[in-house]
Amino acid sequence: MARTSGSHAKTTGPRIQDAAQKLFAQHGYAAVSMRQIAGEVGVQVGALYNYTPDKQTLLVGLMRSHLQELLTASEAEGDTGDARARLEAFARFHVRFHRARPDAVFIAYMELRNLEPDNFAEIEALRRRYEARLEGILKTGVDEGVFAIADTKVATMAIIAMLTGLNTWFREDGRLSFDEVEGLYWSMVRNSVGLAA
Amino acid sequence: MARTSGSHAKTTGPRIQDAAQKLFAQHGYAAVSMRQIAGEVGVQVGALYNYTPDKQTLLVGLMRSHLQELLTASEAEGDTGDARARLEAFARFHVRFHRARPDAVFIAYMELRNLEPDNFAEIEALRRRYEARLEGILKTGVDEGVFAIADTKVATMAIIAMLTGLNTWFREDGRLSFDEVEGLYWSMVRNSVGLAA
DNA sequence: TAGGAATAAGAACGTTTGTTCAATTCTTTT
DNA sequence: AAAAGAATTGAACAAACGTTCTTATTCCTA
Repeated sequence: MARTSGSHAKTTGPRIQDAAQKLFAQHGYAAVSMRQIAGEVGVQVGALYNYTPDKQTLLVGLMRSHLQELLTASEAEGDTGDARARLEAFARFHVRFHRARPDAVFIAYMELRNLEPDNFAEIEALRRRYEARLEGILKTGVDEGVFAIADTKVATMAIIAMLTGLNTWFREDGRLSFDEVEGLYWSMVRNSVGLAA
Repeated sequence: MARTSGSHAKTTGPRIQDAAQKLFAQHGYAAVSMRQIAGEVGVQVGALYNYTPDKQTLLVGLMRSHLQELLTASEAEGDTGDARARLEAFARFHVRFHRARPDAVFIAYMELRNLEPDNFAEIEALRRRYEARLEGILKTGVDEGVFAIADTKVATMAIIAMLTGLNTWFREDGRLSFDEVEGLYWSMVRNSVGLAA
């Protein structure tokens, strides 16, 4: 007996992506089988190949759409205000955006080594475009004379690592609310570039 | 023909660990096969099982010895000086220690999800002991009234993420020497806790 | 220098892997 | 109501997986 529960073309595609994202984040790309993904969706393994040519494409698709979304959302924030205001906006945006997508963030940072060279280059380019946005803000602040930063490239990497690291420990039911933590992280970023409270 | 090149019990064990460390860091635990490890060592796959009961034990062993080494080395640094001096010592020690072992660091952070529950608990406990050392320093600084930190737990996680992130981008043949970068990172840590230059 | 222990080889095991494909069923259009 | 197209099943494929085991070789001790 084939097709026990009907056809769901409109929903199966996204459900496969959701399942893959969840499982890749939980166990890692290499440790997840196509059959596990199919099982999570409630479908047989063969059906997956109506939606992706192979497993690697599934991974790249997740990473690309995450980073493009990040970039688009970041650019939509606009570049208004002075350097301090823009840095605060960037920091708060970054932690909020990442908090809302822990699985996608995790995959985008952890599965780079499982990408084939061409795919790796594409994803890395997107990431660098995002990092360049922060560096632009830092340069502005240095030019304005309000940031005390010896090297904007190093500061960019340090700040992004600090902010992204939040995802590794924050829990919604923890001691602090997210708004509190967001404020604390902004304080540390502010301090780190030499701004006064 | 068995044993083409003699027996090397004294060296094979460590060579297996080295190969596993290198390959796990490069491709991920799940993506590396026992045959790949054997190939790297120059031995057949069956020989591996004279040195480890299974693949998981190989992983746990690498993580445990890395974290124990980290903890031992950190404790050996001693707790002399005021809070500022201790923080500087911690920051500089952290980046130097991590720089020297990029593969071990990578594995210890990325392969946690591939650990079976008991192993995970053991490794996590070691990591927390290390984090507690930094938090102790931050608490001291707050008590002494020299650090401007609203929450020492959050600051601990933020600082460690920032420092460890250095490993993701630093290259020995890059624009800056390691000593320069170490100094820059210390500056940012110093700033982030509200210390003046 | 003999003999037991240690070490490695190489084949074999039962599973599981990613992917393909014909057959079947459902949905949509006419 | 029938035909066309889309979606899914379920079986099949070769290759690769972790692990075990027997056999062969070398090392170390007495």
